[in-house]
Amino acid sequence: MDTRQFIQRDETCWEIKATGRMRVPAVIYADAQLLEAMDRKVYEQLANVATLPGIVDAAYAMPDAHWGYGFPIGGVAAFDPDQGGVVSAGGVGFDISCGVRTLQTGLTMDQLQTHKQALADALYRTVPAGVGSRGRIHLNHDSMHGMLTGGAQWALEQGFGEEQDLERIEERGCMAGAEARYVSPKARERQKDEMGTLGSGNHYLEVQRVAKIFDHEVAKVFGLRVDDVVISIHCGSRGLGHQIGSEFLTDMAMAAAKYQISLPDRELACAPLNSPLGKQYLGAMRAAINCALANRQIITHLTRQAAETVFPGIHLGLLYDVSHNTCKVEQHMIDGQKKSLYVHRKGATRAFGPGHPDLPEQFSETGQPVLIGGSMGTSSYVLCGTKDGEQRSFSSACHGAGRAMSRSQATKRWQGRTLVDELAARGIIIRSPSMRGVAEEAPLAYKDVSVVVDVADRAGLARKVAKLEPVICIKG
DNA sequence: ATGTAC
Repeated sequence: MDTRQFIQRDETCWEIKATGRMRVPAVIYADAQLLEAMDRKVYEQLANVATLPGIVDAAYAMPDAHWGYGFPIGGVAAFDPDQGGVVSAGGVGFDISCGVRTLQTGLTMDQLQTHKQALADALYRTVPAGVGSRGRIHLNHDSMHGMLTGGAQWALEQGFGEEQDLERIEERGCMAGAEARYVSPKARERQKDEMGTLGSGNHYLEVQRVAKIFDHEVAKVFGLRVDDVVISIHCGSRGLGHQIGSEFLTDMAMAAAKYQISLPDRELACAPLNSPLGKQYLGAMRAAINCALANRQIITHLTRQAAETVFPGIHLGLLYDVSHNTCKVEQHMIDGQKKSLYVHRKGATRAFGPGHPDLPEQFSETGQPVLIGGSMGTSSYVLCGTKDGEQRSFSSACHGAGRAMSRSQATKRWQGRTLVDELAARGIIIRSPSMRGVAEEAPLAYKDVSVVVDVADRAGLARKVAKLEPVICIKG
């Protein structure tokens, strides 16, 4: 898009002042090249978000932002319930609490090298992947309720994982305020056989090598060294989150008139935080967050089982687990006053800085680990939250590379089989039930994650700690 | 993202 319409605040921060119905400015974090390449829709959607009731400070876009449903993906917006603030299903996204966690294997690349194929086989056999994939766990009414209210803590009680995992998960693995009664029978039905499955699209389980360290002090606290092997899991709340998102999107669109909210775009459907519908959505959304946390916890257990068959006695410790699609109540300073705000992050990572009270003690000096998943065959990054991020983006950072091309465009340009062969030639093993899915996820269908992460670092949203390169990728 | 159209 045309960069001339923006006021450039600094090298990586671009602002459009509030005009017309906008209540706050729109701010995009990008360098000139990323901004030029960004779809004009990102700005239009951001300007629309800025018109919503009760929005505070600014509507933000992260450097990986692209066109989404209503809100841009890579969008951050915070609302004040005391000023008529709203919650929007489109502002959270369909795959509620989709996120990434990274496990440390204690292995070095030397130890993995001769077992690569065996580990790929074991992981592909053990972790169900693909559209409609089902697991071995089947939830009844009671266990469904336990999962929806207990999240990863529930999964742990069922024997999936280790007690020490919990402190490395946002909300200690259990999102408070989940209200299972607002999760419809249909959402439950879709989920009952899908626990512990990866799903499809950009979801994956990836074995990675630590390729580079940028901040040695922080990397030491995180326990990362060059040539260490880690395993990252990227997935969300599967059919349940999608069903909840769809249902509330419809309900919110129909309720807009009742709440006298005039929407510049129907896709921005929302409800006042203090309204019954707003509260029902928050309760259901938090249950979906628990579903995603439980799902990643169960997949972690399956990953540990698979690794054990290849490396007997191995221990996989959790570095951290971040969610990308959420609305959370957080304390932030607005005009010198501490306020409880409802922060929507859609395709954006929470990135609390050093000293934040919600961080476990071991990260109090480093800030929160921020896990950035790259596209298939490209790098991923570990960053850490900053103090500056609090003022810049409600302590938020980018979540990945961000698509540069649509899925259908990608399938016209690339063939899955060819991509798998090309990546194999570079020493990267891809396992997937869907070659079409692989084509849709072609590395060049995404922005360059290294550029995106550099901008996030220079903008002060989060700081680079380590670069990870793929070795094995189980693709949904 | 998604029982890839309800």
